Amino acid sequence: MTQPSAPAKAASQEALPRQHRHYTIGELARMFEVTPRTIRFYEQEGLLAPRREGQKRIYREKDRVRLKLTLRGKRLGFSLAEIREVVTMYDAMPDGNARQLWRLLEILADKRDNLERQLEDIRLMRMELDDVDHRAREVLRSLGHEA
Amino acid sequence: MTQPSAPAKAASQEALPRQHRHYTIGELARMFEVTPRTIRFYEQEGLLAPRREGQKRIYREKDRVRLKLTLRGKRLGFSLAEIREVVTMYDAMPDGNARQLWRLLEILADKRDNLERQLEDIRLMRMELDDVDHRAREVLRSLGHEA
DNA sequence: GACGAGGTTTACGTTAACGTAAAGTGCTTG
DNA sequence: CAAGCACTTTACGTTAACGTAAACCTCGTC
Repeated sequence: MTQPSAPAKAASQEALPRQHRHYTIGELARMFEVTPRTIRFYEQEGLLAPRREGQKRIYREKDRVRLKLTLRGKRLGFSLAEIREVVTMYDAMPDGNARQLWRLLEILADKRDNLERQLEDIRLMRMELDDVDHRAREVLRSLGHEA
Repeated sequence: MTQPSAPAKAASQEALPRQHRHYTIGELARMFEVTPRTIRFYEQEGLLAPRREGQKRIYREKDRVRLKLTLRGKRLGFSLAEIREVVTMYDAMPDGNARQLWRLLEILADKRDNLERQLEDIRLMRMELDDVDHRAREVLRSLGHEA
């Protein structure tokens, strides 16, 4: 996802740091502030599939993106199973049969509904937090402390 | 929270269904689509503290609100411990000492930061879901199915 | 008075998502 | 070549948030 689909500026200078191409597990772990164990676990759960160079895992740009998406999903409360459901189907898309694709669309609609409900939940919880905040500050003022 | 602080229309007819006053555990469970076990567990974790009438638990309006807030927090990925941290401090507010109140303000700011990040996460994930959706529909069209 | 529908406690079971420890491999550096 | 560092596999441990089962009250009612 989010990969540029067409080389818009093919004639540019290419002076950019040029995507590192690949990362070790430790590098990725530091980038995202997780442990290597977590990354290996995600692989075991079918969310990542790095190349091997001998024994060692080699992660490429695509893997990094997948990890990023996975962690974002987690922050939003999705389970690894749910995340895998979308991520793997996405990869199976090009050769996917129609039934699979329709299923994918269903899942996507589902997730989006989920997000919409979360937006509403956030809105409500914000109001409540603000409310508690105001009350706390008032009590503090009544105690003589300036907030 | 969300309790009306002043009786704006004190002279009204009071013809409303008049807050049920109390609920059984089964009623609450059905209202929020959880099991009684869940509600008892939340009590055990210090999130609820219903009255007892003999052996039976009696939940009042306040308890219902707390349960609602708790479940909302859960949907947003907060742990029961985090939720308790806010909810119980809120109750301890009136007689709370200054240090506790400042601590509460800290926690609130923390939660709000959390929510802001979630908003951004939702925005990004929405875009990605839309992206995948579009691609899937294109593949479907290329297969001759009208989406 | 048997019974079913609700409630209760106690306690062990389960799942997800890792943590942690042990033991081994491979490189490069003093 | 010993030491250290980063990686590997295997496997058991842990925590949160309940599920599930057993065994028990206590009503209203048939």
